[in-house]
Amino acid sequence: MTRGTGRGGGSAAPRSVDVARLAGVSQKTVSRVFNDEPYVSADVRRRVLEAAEQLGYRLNNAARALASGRTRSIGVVTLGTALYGPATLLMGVERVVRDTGYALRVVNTMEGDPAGIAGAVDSLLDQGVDGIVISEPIDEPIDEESDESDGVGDGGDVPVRVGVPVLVIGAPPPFPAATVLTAGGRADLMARAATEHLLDLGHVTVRHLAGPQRWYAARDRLEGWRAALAAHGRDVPPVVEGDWSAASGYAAGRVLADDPEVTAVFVANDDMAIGLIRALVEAGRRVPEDVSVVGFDDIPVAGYVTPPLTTVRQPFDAVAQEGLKRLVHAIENPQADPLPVSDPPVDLIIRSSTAPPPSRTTPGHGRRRTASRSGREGRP
Amino acid sequence: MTRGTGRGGGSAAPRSVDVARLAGVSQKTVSRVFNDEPYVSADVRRRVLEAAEQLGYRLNNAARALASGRTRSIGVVTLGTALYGPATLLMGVERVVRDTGYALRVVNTMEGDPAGIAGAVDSLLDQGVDGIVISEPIDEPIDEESDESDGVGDGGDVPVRVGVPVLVIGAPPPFPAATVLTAGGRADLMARAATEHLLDLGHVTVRHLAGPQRWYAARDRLEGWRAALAAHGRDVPPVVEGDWSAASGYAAGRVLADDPEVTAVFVANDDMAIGLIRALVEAGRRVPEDVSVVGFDDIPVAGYVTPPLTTVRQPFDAVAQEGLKRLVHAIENPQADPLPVSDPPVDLIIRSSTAPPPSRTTPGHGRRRTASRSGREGRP
DNA sequence: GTGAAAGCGCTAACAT
DNA sequence: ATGTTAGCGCTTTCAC
Repeated sequence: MTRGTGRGGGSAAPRSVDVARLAGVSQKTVSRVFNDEPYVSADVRRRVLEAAEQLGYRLNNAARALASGRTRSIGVVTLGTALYGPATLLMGVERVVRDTGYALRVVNTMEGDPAGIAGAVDSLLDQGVDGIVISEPIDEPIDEESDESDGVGDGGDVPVRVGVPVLVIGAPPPFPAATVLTAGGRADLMARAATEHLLDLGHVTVRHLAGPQRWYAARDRLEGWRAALAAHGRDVPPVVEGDWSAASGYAAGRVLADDPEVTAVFVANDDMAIGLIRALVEAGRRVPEDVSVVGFDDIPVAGYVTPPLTTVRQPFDAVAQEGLKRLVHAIENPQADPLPVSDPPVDLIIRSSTAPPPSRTTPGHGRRRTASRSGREGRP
Repeated sequence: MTRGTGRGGGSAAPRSVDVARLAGVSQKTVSRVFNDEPYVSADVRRRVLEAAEQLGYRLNNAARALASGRTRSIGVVTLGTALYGPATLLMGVERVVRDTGYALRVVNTMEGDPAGIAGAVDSLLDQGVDGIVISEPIDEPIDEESDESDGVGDGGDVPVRVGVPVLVIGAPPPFPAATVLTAGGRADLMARAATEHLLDLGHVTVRHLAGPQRWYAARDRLEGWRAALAAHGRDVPPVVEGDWSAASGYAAGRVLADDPEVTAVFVANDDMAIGLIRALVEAGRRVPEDVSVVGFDDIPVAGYVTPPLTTVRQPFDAVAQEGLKRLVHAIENPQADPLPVSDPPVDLIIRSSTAPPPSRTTPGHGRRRTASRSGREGRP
């Protein structure tokens, strides 16, 4: 075969020389037009565009990447099959990336994946990307040597030399690469607000159903919960850990239901919160009359389960947007200082799964002030 | 700059000649090794691999694509922000694509996107992909001319000439391109099974809360529902249409709750089903005692809402796997016949949101046989 | 089994 | 404002 296999149809795909010939200009001028470079007269530009249209010309990205050394694409490493957070974040990233003119390459890594995040990053580097986004990483340090010297990699098990800027969403920066940026919704602040909401309602303490602690996201939320408790001078009760699934929330709920002291639980995500509530209700503990529950994420059905869930909404879009703006900046201005970070707002959505604790005198029958909460409160 | 911008670190990235030199072979031999071509002695292969490792060599994909005319990447057009179906499908596709040795490029298109699917396909073609997957498309015919002749595109508004194989998941084939394949979970069969489950329970008829009819997926489910009704000689009652969201399910539920004739509803997805149930319960109609509800998707929380939702699980992974196997086959064997299709199994998950209809004599108080359904039935 | 030569279609640097 | 000349780092074709 000669060229353009895959371009199908029989006749080969037109190249920029073909367009140049038809437009009566040099090949370089065609290149100029397609790169929006200055110094092309309006007339020439129009002629080139017309010729291109007529031929069905499409810039060959492989050639462009080869010649320029830039692929104009950004890779994303995403974790967790279809968990609401990662999935939503991915969509947000996709939207923003498209606006920046970059293409998106996606690699999904599940927990327990042998190659893990390092493998995903490696495969992205193989594909050739100008920058990498790691979305909601888990604890799994990547062995790297990205030293400026001519050092030959022979350190860890999966040595990866990352020469492109990396944006880590929802985790602290401990990632050795040329440039590392972080972005995040300040989940700790949100967790803190959620916990404080419960404390303000009058609960003596608040239990926490955490996410898997390998996830930074889970640790962040736990930290916020702990901070809220500490700030109010409360003891920090033991943590129960789930795996983000409703099933694990259900299991945790069966345990917590047996403890009459439990009147409020802050759960690290909505799925677990729903499982937890189910277990509580099955055990005869009413929500929110006996036990208040706050979730995290504001998944689409959160406002419609029974009872409608009080939860925290993460600003995924804002995080993706800001993070990518900074990543693209780092890609295009290798030497410049990274752009400043700004904290997103905390968005606590109060629905009907939270209420004051039952009155201590008549355990299990407290019902103060719940009448004011209609079932539809706080729906989107 | 000379070469390897973006490869960072100071020293340029090693090329295959460098590896060749170090290994004492020709550059072509290095190429052979990295392409798993035959006719390389085990000894040479080892030496090359060692040299490559030592240098931290990475095959340059842009150069490879330019020289070979193949990008070894597949593009995915996905719809619907973070809807469970499309999101899950995307993850499935990603997993499978990685196994096939192709890279994945993703473009997200939301409903109402000006450029729409055609624009997404176009941008994928711009990026250069060997094949395209369109996941759960909506009704928005793409103007194309992919004729074998030298035809110049001047037909529709967004003329796109698609020269690579296209796989359409969850929709009929009406898509003019070089090669078009379809794959799908036979949602119609599943919808039919769901409806029949309700009919078998003794319901006189079954109402349907449909998804937006621009989506093939929504029409498919509606069709299955209609077919089940017809097969049982029942009249087809009017359809209520939602937009997949729990909020729209809630709105529909408020309407249906007022109609005492309604004893069973088949809902096109779980989110809407949850919204619907909420509205029903708020209106004083018990589920499943007064009204039975079947959802669609089996979202992670489906087994833990109140009542646990009877629903249908789509075989996303199987669909992605089979579809991609066929797409890759079409990419690599342009002339060969497409691989045969096989129907995935129907997976109806019966939990507690369905029961026999209330006895007609004491409207609103029927409770036959519901005691046997524990709250935890059918959980994963 | 291995190598040499010739592009792939573009962008970069330097003309003009 | 536009054209010329070199590559970018591979795969291909053909020779050995």
